[in-house]
Amino acid sequence: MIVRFGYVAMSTVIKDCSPSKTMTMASFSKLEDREAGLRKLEAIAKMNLHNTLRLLKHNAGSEIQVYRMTSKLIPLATHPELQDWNPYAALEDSFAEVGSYIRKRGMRVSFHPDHFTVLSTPRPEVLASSVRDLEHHVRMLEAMGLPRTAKNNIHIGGAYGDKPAAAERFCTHFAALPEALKMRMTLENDDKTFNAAETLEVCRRLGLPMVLDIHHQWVNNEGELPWELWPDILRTWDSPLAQADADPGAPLVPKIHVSSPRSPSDPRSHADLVEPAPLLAFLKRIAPDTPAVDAMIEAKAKDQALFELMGMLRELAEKDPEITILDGASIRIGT
DNA sequence: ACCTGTCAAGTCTGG
DNA sequence: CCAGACTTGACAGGT
Repeated sequence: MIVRFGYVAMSTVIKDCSPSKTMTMASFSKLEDREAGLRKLEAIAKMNLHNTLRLLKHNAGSEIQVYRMTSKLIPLATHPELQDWNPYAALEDSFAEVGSYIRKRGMRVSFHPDHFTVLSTPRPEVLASSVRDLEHHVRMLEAMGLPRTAKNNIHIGGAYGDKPAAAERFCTHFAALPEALKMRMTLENDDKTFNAAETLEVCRRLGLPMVLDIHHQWVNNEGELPWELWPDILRTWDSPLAQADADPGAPLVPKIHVSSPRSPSDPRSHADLVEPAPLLAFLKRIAPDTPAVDAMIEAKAKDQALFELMGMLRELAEKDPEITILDGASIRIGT
């Protein structure tokens, strides 16, 4: 089994390279000239895309093929007071440049719209802004010219005191989404509400691929071990919605999220680095039936944590014939 | 240069 | 019914 590692949003190694610079609504409102303010927002977005490209080049230099882009590329993009503003035209070239770099290198990128995107909500205004946020993310992926294998990963959302009803509402709301949004979505188990088994059930019902977060599964489960759910999770990546459009017969490589608990007293928070042992235990369990998996490192130290993990794996590989280091950011488990 | 309160957004808990 | 927690990088305004 080939395992490729990636990281999220920003680098702690490359300095002055934030892809999520922003402007608050408070300071935007203070500007006399609204049009000049909008041009300023577009300039910030251009800088964010430029820094995203710098990060991708840094990734290429370290053979990192998997990366999650920040949702904050365009500041205030979906703010209710700026709905008449269309930032995409001014950013066409910047998005195209980032997208062509990704395509040329065959990188796998994604977005993770944050927890304000809640399709399980009973409130119409929250649903409307969630759909608007998803449309914004899809529009960015399309502006980059990325195939539908570039996904938006979200959680199911709140339970509102009745989890089955909330799951039902999620499914109803999902069914009403435009096709372009449906085929760009993955669902991830969360650490408090919808656990891995419950998320899997919704994924199977809707034909959506499931991203398993093994840290969330550890702190929110029904007594199952993570690899016990894996055969069914793996199958969700065969669904028609998950297929690669370049090669419709080829299933998309499944993705997992990896992080370690900050401390025994604070088990839900993410630690700076990743403990290799629990990760390896999981990977060895799934390796016999899984040709490849992409593992997104969600540690506070970001890419630094990825580099440290590779260092630890390199040492372990010397004594463990089941581990082979393939390059700067990928390994093979088993044969 | 460094520190602290705040930020557009949702949900849950406790009072 | 409402305030605060949750969580996070970065702004904004202060020292």
